[in-house]
Amino acid sequence: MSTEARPRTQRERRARTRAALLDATIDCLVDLGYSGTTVQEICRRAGLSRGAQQHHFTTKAELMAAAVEHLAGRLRDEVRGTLTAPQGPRRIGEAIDLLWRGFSGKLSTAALELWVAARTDEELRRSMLPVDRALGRSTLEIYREAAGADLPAERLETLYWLTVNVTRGLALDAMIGGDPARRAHLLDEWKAIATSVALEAGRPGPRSGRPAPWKDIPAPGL
Amino acid sequence: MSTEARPRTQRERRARTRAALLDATIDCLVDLGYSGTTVQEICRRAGLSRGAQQHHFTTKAELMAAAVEHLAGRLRDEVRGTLTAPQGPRRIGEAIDLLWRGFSGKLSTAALELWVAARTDEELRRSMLPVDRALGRSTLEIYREAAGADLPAERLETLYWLTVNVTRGLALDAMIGGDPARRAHLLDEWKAIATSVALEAGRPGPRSGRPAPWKDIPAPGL
DNA sequence: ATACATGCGTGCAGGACTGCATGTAAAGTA
DNA sequence: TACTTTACATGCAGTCCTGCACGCATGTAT
Repeated sequence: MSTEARPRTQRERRARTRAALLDATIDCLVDLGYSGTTVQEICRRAGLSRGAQQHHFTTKAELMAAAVEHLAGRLRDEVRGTLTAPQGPRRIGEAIDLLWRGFSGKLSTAALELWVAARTDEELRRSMLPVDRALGRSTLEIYREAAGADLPAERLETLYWLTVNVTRGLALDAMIGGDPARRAHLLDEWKAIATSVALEAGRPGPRSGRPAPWKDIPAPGL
Repeated sequence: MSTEARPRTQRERRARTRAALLDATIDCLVDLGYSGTTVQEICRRAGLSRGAQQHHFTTKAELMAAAVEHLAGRLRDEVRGTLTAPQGPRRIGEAIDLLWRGFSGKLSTAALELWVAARTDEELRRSMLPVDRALGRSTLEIYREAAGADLPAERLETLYWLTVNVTRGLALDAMIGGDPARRAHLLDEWKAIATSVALEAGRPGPRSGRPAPWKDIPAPGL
């Protein structure tokens, strides 16, 4: 029997229960959607009582806010975990695959539910914005390191955000029940396009001089 | 006083009430989100009673299903309405702008709410899938006509769906509260990329031979 | 060992929403 | 004009969810 069999110290108990609640929250979001997610069900899945939940997170909104950070952390781990620093000629395609995998899993589904809910929930949105922003930044950072000096920073950012948005759209399509084959095809096409764009170092911008680079990167997250 | 001041015939009354309810439903989806949308509020906004609603749509699910079709119709009108058949060298950029405008308005926001809700609501999803599929097809058709024979059909479809997905992602970003300047920048970049892709008639595919074209186009809609 | 703090369970009240049953007025029909 | 159908309103019941108060047990400090 491991030393983790049953938490004896308060700190351990606290951490375990909180984690159980937050994981259950994410599960609920994935399985039932935001509107179907109720504290009752969360507690049921976590194997805890309403009282326990209320002890740790007084209100439902508080629980959701905490779930946001928990989710961001797990997403970050997922991205970092799958990043195998692809190098070589096909590295861009691999990077896109990576982003796609990261943004089409269960965690991202939960994030989507939260974001859509946050649209009409001021409090939730305030909780999510900074967390999501930080996640976006750190993810971009990972790719920036992986790219090294091969790619101008600006070009990389453009491709990164375009890819993020394409994958977001494809993730939605997958949610909806779109054709997987079509998604795969589009992803392949996008890889080819992104690769060729990345390689054309001197490609002209939208019109003549390219617009000023945009600072202050906001939310990806999904 | 127009002849429409107060509907006298039953058929008219019916059509008016139904339209009022469905429009109110869409308004609610935009303002309150799916989880915040309640039949009570819908009736309040429509200026009708619960009884009236129930007379036309027995259950809430039925009302939502009808709202889906209503929404699709309005979206289709919107797309058709703004389509001014842009021709000339910059037509691709204009077309992308069009798609973006169509997919980032209020109606699309409502559609997004419905789609996200449909993910965990089998019944709603069954209602939405065919409607959305038809909408996607007809929209693509519009662009196919606009493009004429200038662009290979396959290339057009790829660009169309990629654009749809990019705009979907950007629409999400807008919802969330992302930076408008960044979205504008990304849209410009995408226009440039799409244009260059469209013009390079002989650009190689993902690898050597391009994959078989994918049939059976499913859902865009958002 | 005693007193306090923390983690957690149970029961209840208030509120909200959906669905139904009943009633009334207006439109259509013979 | 008398009768039927349709459109719409009102009231009520059942259900579900959230938040709170209280009670018990287990850690923790002195």
